[in-house]
Amino acid sequence: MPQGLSIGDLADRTGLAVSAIRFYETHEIIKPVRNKGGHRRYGRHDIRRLSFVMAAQKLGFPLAEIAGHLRALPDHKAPTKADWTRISKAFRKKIDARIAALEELREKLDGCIGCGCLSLKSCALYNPKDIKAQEGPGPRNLTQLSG
Amino acid sequence: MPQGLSIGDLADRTGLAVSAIRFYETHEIIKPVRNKGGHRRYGRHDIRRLSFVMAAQKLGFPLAEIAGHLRALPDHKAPTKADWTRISKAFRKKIDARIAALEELREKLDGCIGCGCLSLKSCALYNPKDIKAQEGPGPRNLTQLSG
DNA sequence: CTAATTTCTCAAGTTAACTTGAGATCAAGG
DNA sequence: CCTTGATCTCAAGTTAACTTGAGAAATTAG
Repeated sequence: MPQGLSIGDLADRTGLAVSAIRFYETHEIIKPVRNKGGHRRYGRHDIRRLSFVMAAQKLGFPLAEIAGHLRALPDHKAPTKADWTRISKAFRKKIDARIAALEELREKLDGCIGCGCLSLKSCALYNPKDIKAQEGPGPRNLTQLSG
Repeated sequence: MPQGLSIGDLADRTGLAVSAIRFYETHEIIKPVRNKGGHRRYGRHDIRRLSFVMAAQKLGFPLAEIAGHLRALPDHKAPTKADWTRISKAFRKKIDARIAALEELREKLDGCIGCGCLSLKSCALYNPKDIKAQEGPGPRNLTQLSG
């Protein structure tokens, strides 16, 4: 039995594509070691690392931000309980903020259901000033909320 | 004074870039009429149409889906109160679903804070099977939740 | 040991949501 | 009427998050 998991093993365990795992490496999200032949070898803790990444992505967080969180964990050793607790708490705050933003928008929309959006002046949706356009090209999905 | 708003006027009113408004047109999100010179002319109701688009985008909904909602509104006439009420209600349901998904993930994460994510078997985050990978390339942000 | 897998690297393609630029035409003020 | 600014079209660039493909080397199964 070889030392550690191969990239294919990790792909099977996480459900990710092999190409995705390699891609994450270029973004400093996982840092495997290499065997004599140059093949990547992963530890069991890397499964959870990737699970965290997948969960965070499901919430719409950009990879760059996720990578930032993970930078708080050790590279090749298994993280301690304190490590994961700290990162989980920081992440929870982001989720709370996102839920709050959604609830606020839901309230505005409720007002719109009542008013039928017929009055431009009183409609909460018609509120151009507080929605600032992001600068530069590229995808926009939720990036506004993740700062 | 010319009939309707120019694309520049609309850009000023909504905060969007002129190029973005033209882009939305190729995606059937706004359908302006043209004057003799071939320039686009918009109605006042198009301001609210774009406001709706911006709000929906802020929530992470993809343009294609937003375009689908807007297809229920008349092209060149101002929508009626019933039109907007219907679309707002459908939209509200999506928001409710998204909030519910976030709250579920928050609960899982709370469990993780307690356990320190040290047990692979009991950790809610480590749950590869229920997170299916999207097929094909392209951006991933929140697209999983918007079905 | 050989054949079949798997993995390696590196370059290029993909999607979404736009932007930027070029060259031409339209519109508005003086 | 003329000039300045706004618009027009169309092609190509941008970012994020990956995938696909080619050609070569390593691993594993038999």
